[in-house]
Amino acid sequence: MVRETQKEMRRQRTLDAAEALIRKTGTTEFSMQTLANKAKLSLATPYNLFGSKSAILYALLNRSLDEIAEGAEKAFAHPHPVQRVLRAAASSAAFFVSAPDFYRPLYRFLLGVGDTVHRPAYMERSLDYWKTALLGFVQQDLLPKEAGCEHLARQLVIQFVGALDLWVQEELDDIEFKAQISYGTGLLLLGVARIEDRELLLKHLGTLKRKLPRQSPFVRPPMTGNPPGPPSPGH
Amino acid sequence: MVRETQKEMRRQRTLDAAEALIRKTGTTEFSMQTLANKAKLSLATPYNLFGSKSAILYALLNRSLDEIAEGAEKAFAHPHPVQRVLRAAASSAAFFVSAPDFYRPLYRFLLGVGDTVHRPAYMERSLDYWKTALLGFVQQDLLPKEAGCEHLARQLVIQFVGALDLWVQEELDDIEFKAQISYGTGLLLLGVARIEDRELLLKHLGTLKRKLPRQSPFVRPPMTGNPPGPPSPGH
DNA sequence: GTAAAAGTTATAACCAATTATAAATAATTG
DNA sequence: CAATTATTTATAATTGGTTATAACTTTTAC
Repeated sequence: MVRETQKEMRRQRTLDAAEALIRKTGTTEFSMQTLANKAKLSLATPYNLFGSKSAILYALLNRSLDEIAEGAEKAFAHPHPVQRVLRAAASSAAFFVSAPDFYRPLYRFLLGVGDTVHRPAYMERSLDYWKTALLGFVQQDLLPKEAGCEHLARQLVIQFVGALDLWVQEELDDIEFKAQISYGTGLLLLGVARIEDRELLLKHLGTLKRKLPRQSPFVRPPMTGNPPGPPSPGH
Repeated sequence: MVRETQKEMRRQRTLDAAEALIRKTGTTEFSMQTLANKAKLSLATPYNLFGSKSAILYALLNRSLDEIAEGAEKAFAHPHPVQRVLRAAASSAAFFVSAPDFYRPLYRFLLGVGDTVHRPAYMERSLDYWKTALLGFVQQDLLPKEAGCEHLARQLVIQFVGALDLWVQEELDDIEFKAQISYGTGLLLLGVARIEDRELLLKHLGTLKRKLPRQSPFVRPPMTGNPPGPPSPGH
């Protein structure tokens, strides 16, 4: 039992070190040697404990995500089904935006990484989050049969992931990201809400318009021929 | 002028070689040396022409995406605004699914890669696609003021990117991906459509339910302790 | 307490992306 | 055509993720 405990401590030390390095440098580009040193371990140990750098960072994301559900408790407590979902959306968006220099690089690294252990855990967690957010609708039996809770929840996950993707790529800034999440969530609810809630939702959407990106949130490429461009930080 | 032409030919040769390698092997894990050989170039040349492996693959994606707009012409010709969007969605989803062994690895590699030239081009292209799809709504002035064409188009991009992400990670199979795109698009339209179109949309959504993932599309992690797991192909 | 088992450490090696450099080559200019 | 210029080529060096190996240490089982 002692052995397992110490192993767990080494694991935590590894994650702590990774978190500290990202927060300090704003990137995930530290070497495994640096990470091992910071965690006071040998180079090989993090590999033994996690398997790869990707797995370490995924585990770190999942650990950080524990806070997201806690932060949403107030939102989940709201009596109005629509407000409950809207606030859950705002809550989780605010969570990422609260530490952009940490979540941007972390998430960016993990997008596109396949991980058979941590990614499914992350996804399941996300689905549960939105199902909980939708609980008000379910309890009051408000959802049309065409949009089951499971399906709607997955759609909310998808729109969140999509918006997160743009945010991570700096195509949305913090304000725009929060607005986009609110907007997308509201729009999806608009489709399934009762008539009497549409008023509320439309007002909600109207409020957001000025925060959403203007013409185009996208940085135009410099139209000067065909530059190789500054080689982006490769993989 | 000759010089520029030959340079362009080398660029195309590079992209052709990359495409061939991905299609043959199903991954983007070929080395730059392999790529250079296949393109009959020296190792340094692709770097001179594009800047990095990421930039090459991004350029390849954008080149392939030229076909997507062509493929959607029939969809864009549909007289009914709602059908026009739904078919545009189905058309682009079908496009990716038409060559999963090519687009999955390509897209997976590019998720999380920042590129100041090709990514913005990709995004702009996507936005234009959806704005074109929404043209029927705009021309008939059907959109509520709370959901401008720009905003709705961006929301459609976001939901597409999100679903694509799940598909790339194999959390959705081909059928589920197409269904999910149709579903998400329909749900977004449901919020803004006229009363008389809701009927049509609800029927559309109802049809899809059986194709969408059941309980959970997510592979559960093997609950056997804390395995390092087979080290995933690292970055 | 002691031997087996598990796991860490130190170290070296391997592979691939990227960069740097000098020599070679081919287009352009006058 | 000759000189200039742009660009590729060949090659080596650098960096970082990952794997392999053997020596060493600590927990565990008897």
